[in-house]
Amino acid sequence: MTTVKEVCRLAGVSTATVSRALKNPELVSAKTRERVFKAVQESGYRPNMLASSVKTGKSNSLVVLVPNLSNPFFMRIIQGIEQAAHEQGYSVLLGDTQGEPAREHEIAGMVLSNRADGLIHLDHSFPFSANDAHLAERVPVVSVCERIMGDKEFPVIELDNYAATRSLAKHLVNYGHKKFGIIAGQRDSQIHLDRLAGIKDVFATEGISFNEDMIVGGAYSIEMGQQGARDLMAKENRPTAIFCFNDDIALGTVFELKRMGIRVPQDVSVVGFDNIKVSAFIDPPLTTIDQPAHDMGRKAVEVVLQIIKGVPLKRNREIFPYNILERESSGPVNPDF
Amino acid sequence: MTTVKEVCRLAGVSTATVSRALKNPELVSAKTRERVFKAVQESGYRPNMLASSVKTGKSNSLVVLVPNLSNPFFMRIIQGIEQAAHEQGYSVLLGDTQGEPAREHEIAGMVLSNRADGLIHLDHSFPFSANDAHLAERVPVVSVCERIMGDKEFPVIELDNYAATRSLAKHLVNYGHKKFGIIAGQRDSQIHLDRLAGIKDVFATEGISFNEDMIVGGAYSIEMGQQGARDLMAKENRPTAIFCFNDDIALGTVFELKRMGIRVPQDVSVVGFDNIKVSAFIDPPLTTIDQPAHDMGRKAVEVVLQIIKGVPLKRNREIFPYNILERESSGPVNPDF
DNA sequence: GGTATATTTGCAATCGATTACATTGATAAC
DNA sequence: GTTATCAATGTAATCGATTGCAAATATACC
Repeated sequence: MTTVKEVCRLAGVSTATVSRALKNPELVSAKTRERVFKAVQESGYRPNMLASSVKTGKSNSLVVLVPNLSNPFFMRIIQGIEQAAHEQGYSVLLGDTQGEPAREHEIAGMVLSNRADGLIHLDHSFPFSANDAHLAERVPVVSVCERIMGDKEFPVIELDNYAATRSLAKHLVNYGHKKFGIIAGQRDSQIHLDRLAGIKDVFATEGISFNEDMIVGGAYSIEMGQQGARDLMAKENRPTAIFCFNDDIALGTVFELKRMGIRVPQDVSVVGFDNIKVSAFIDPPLTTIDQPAHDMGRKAVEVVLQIIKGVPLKRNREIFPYNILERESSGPVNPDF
Repeated sequence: MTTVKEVCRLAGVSTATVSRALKNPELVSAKTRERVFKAVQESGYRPNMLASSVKTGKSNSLVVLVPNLSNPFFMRIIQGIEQAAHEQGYSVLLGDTQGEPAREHEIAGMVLSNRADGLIHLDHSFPFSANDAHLAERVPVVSVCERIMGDKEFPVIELDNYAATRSLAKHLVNYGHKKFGIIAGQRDSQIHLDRLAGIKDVFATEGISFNEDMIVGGAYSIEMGQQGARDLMAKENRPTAIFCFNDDIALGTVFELKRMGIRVPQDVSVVGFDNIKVSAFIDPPLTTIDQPAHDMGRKAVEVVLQIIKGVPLKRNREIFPYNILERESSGPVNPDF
């Protein structure tokens, strides 16, 4: 491995000059600068990032905690994160937590051991172990699309979930639906509550009665959608419209309903949330809420870098606008169903 | 930031002892070991990974180069990579190259600047810039699902693409199909050639004539599938069966065919490749080749760590078995179409 | 030409760990 | 009691950079 010494030898200058020529070229005369560059070329020198990080105390990496890498929605966020991070000279360390707290703590620990300068969390759990809780005080953390639970209020990049489900609910109510089912994802998260609140709010103003037992599910997966569809259709007062709390669930729901011989949307309307890529290409294309995932990922980087650099945040919550996509999985209520 | 010194102070020992107590506990007496552990607890000490990396010359990270993060198939591979890496105490640096060589070089450069110990490549391009080509000689690199082009033969983890498309082709031929179309992904890669060869091989033995102009496409995307479907159906000798070189393409193809009023599989059979999650939940569920993506990702880590540790590889190519999933998007030829 | 000032450069300390080597103290062997 | 052996610990060098400070050189001004 060629080090700075080799470059020194070739260029006939000191380590200080080489370092300066590369990091603060304006501090070095044009002539020596050229000599150094040439020596770098010749020797194929690459500065050891780690060594420089030790001295500067900055690793120039960010950790991203993902509950589940196979969720395509997260990938869109991560893509945004990766892009923005890269533009700022940061690299992205990936941590798939699988929802296991132990893994989460371990990965979050990377920030505590200087491996990363900040943490972007795509889940709602408090990512540090009890042991590290007090250490975590000063760690730059931001959460995207979920709100981290705990005493401390972490900055958050989120969608206006409440308003989004309100507009979905209105959309369905306008189609004449009165009997609803909900297939939820993780039920203990803030976004679950927000989305639920949005729906219930519309029900309240529209005078629609809704019973809690029409809420089924508990995970953001296609299989949960299938299960949920079966559960809801087995109820004695089966719904004519189903809110799925993400598109994966909706995919499973649509698939299962069709398999049961129930037509979407002629018999039952289904709406999703997130707008993952395939949602537009299934049969029928899914009515859903488009989250600007990519931009939210970018914003997360912007915010966490601000914290890292000590720039005061203008606000602790960045709320992104949603966009309701009325596609073909939702339609007028079928009174005969 | 608490450093080793603080622990020394609390435990009343030298830095050497602290370091040993943590990394080689057997070198330290039980009594002092306990004292050190207690001091670590009290101070909340976390060893600075970077500092230790400088000294040991090992960063304990791997870089993964992905051509496109939004392809769900890659995510399955990455999930396997992340898991296996984590088990081995390695972390994963993510690099979304967007197919741009410049980004690729930049990200691959991480290994050259000691930020990572090895590189896992999910694409077929030579990841280093011309400048770095000679430096890259000694960099541990392995490619997954693609074969890296270039003089040097890098180890590769791949599927038996040739055999896989052979079995798909036989499957369709058995259904009586004689007129085929192909919607390809990137055409300049080795897997493209392998897959094509498998198909043509069956055509040859079965005496099926096939014209190169029935190959369309050029990117692994849903949109390419739509475009390809339109292109193929516009041909004067339109096919009754379509090979799509990945499932995303197949999704787009099925969607577009249905939109054109062509029934799948009654009029046209469609087969995919990869077996991404949603393929089983679209209408009709997709006949495709299941790649053990997760295991391939795990294997990639195993191999790259072997290279890093200097363990000689048993073989340079690890070929994984495929599994043909005959679902409902393929069926008997329709003579009236 | 001489002094003040600005620009370049080098020396050596430093970041926070790891580790070769030296030292200390205890135990065993004779 | 003396010496050899081994375990436990400490001292200090080291990894490969960065950077404060000082020295050397160049430039400006009178």
